[in-house]
Amino acid sequence: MAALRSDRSSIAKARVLDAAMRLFGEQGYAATSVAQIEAAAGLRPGSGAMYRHVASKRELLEQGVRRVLDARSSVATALAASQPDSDGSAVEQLRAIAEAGFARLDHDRDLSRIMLRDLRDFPELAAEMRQREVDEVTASLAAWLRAHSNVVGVDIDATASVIVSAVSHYWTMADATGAAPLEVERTRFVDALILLVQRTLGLDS
Amino acid sequence: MAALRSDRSSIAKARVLDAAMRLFGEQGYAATSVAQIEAAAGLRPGSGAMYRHVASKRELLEQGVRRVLDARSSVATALAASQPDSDGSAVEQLRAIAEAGFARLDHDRDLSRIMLRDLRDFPELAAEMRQREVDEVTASLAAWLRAHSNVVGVDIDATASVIVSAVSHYWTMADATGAAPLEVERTRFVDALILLVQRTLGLDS
DNA sequence: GTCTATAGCCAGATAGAC
DNA sequence: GTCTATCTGGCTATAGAC
Repeated sequence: MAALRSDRSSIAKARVLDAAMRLFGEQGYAATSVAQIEAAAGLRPGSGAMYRHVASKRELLEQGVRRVLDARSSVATALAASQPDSDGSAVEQLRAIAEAGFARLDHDRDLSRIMLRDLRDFPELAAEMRQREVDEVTASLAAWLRAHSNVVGVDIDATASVIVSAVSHYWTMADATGAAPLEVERTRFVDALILLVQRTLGLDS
Repeated sequence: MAALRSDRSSIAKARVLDAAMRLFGEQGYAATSVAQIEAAAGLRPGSGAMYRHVASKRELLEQGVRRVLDARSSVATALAASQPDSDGSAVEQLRAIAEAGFARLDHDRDLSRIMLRDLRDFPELAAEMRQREVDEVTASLAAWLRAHSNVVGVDIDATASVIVSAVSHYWTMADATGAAPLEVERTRFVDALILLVQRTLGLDS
């Protein structure tokens, strides 16, 4: 019985967190009202029913972000374990990695936006997200580069950070302004990025 | 007389726009109240004195952004005209260009933040800013790369876009979370970026 | 666990005196 | 050009019935 009640409760809470993260991503934290969140979660707007699940609007953002981070890391570890180091040339793999980066940003669009837009007011959360998200992605890219590089004397961690930064910002600009800088299409952008890496690290082509 | 009155008026208006842009940059558009802006502009908070200068809070953001863009472009064209194509090796010049990019982002910190955080609700303004700011910077970097490259078959515009993206995102992450990804320092990041460009475009070292 | 109802406050914006 | 004063409405959050 306790388990049943707890299940229903957590389902309702999940609906609230889902609605909140979506609205925070679309409109921003400050521009989103509790009443809007309640309406989107199937509760009566303005009723305060949300406060049965979280203590405040701030806590809603904190728990919502942490929940997505938790879900992401389990997906990421499952993927990393199941991947047989893949096929195709190194260049093709690198292209797939870049596209996976874009897909990840798209898939958790709301989280990506919240991080860049609203997390300045939540410093601990921002630091946690940088560590659990950005650093992890950058480190695994660095590991891949190290395994496929033929040269020495290149700062692989810094190079991985450059790649992640470039992809992230391209996505951000396209998301924020609806178009890419200089009308450079995504494939052109990725091609240029790959060429830089290939000629510097000497990947097998 | 009309000129005098207009001068005083525009000085007061400039104070309001300055205060608004600073607060929008620090707190975000939605989280900033008109009363806060009035207080920061030396007016009585809550008096509505701001509405003598702009019709609404939205207009405040639009005019504030356009004013900074106008001021920037006159600085940029003045700089471009006065610069005797500079000294030092190509690699040293490229490092100076990257540092100038960081300095530009820092100098107009509020505008940079507003663009990434608040301009999704102002689509026309976002497009205008991308054209007048990002595209212009990317195009002039591309011109420099073209003049200093020894190789053919490289998509210079796309490469310039990669460089601008990498620098922009590094700045954004440091600004938003207070630290760099993987604890890669700025000089390491720039070194890695320069090495990528040097080995791909064959700059004179 | 959701509702009604509301407290208490602050938001953006306007009218009119000086 | 700035003030006082105020309208109207939305905001976060709480109390208590069911």
